[in-house]
Amino acid sequence: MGRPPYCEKIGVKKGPWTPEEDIILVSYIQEHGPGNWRNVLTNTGLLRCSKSCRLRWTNYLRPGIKRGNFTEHEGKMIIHLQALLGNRWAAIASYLPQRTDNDIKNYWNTYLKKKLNNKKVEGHDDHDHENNHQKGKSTSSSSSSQSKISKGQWERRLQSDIHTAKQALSEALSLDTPSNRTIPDLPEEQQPVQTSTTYASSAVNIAKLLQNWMKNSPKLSSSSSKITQMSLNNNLSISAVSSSSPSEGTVNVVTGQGLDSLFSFNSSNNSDVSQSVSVDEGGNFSTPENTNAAIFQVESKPNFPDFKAENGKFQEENKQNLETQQVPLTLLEKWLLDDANAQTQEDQLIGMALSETADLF
DNA sequence: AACGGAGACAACCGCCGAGGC
DNA sequence: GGCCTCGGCGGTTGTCTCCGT
Repeated sequence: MGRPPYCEKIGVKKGPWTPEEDIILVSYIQEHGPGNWRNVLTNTGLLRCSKSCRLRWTNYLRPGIKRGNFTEHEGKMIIHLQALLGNRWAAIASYLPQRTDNDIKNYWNTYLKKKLNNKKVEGHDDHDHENNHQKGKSTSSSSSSQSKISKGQWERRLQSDIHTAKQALSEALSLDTPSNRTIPDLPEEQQPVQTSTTYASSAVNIAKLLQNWMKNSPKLSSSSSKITQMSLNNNLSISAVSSSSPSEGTVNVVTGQGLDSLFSFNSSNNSDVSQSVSVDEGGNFSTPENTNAAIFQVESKPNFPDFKAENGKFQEENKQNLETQQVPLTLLEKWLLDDANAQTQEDQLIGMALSETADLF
């Protein structure tokens, strides 16, 4: 019997997700936790296949995700980890907890790989390191000659490779103190801004989703005034009100403690937070009050329920996310630096091309 | 202003391994 | 042990936006 098709259900929706679908999915995961993606379909009525739901969650909706604006530091880490691990994006992503494998993969394919290639053209490199990148398969520079060497040699070489990569990575890490994580080529105003923004972990982003949705919806712009409302588990209601001019307006976001806990909304204030964001025609946001041509409200009722008891799984993941945003990188850095210090003299470094990546930025 | 190319990114596809029956 | 389902992963594609001409 053949392998079942990717999405066996006829009528399964494909293409970009709408904010409404996002909210339904988030609502379901809030209630049941991630996993059991099959059940998402049956329980929510979403016309999406399970894989699509999982991907949407892991790559886009999951709390703690940082999107866009890769820093120099992250770029270096990705380059070094790619040299060390190959195209194992999930493994690489585990060292960059706020980034998804898809994001890293995209960044590599659209930016870093080209940068390396350009460097190669400029330079005079004939290492097989480049082949590794082009094939997108191999793990280290030495692996090309693996078949010719004995197992013991291979192991030693592998260890050496690993150490080399670790050293290079520690170099990158030590070079990039948090205050130093800028891209030299860019003018100051274009430097990536390190914000705490995480997509869909911020109510503003949910509002933005809604705004885009409204903007793209011809139905909403045609009528004089429409209200879209979604209720999530009786705790979070989202309403969108549009008038005849949806391309301009104000996004009002009101969150409470409950939403904070759900979406990791960053606010030092425990009381309800209200944010007003104006949207210009280009979809750009700014903060001052504006017309109310289009108003979106994301409200959470004060008494957010015992999220803990019902959603232990989800909460656990959130907790993990929060922890991993801090801990693993620190441990990694410590591990790398300790290890590098302990072994600085001992290895014969095999033709890793890592050194050439060090001056990429 | 219109057009085309490049870049960026979300999403899809197919393969694979793990685990349950 | 074989079959089946499910979830994870990496490669690839499609689409949108930006920018230069």
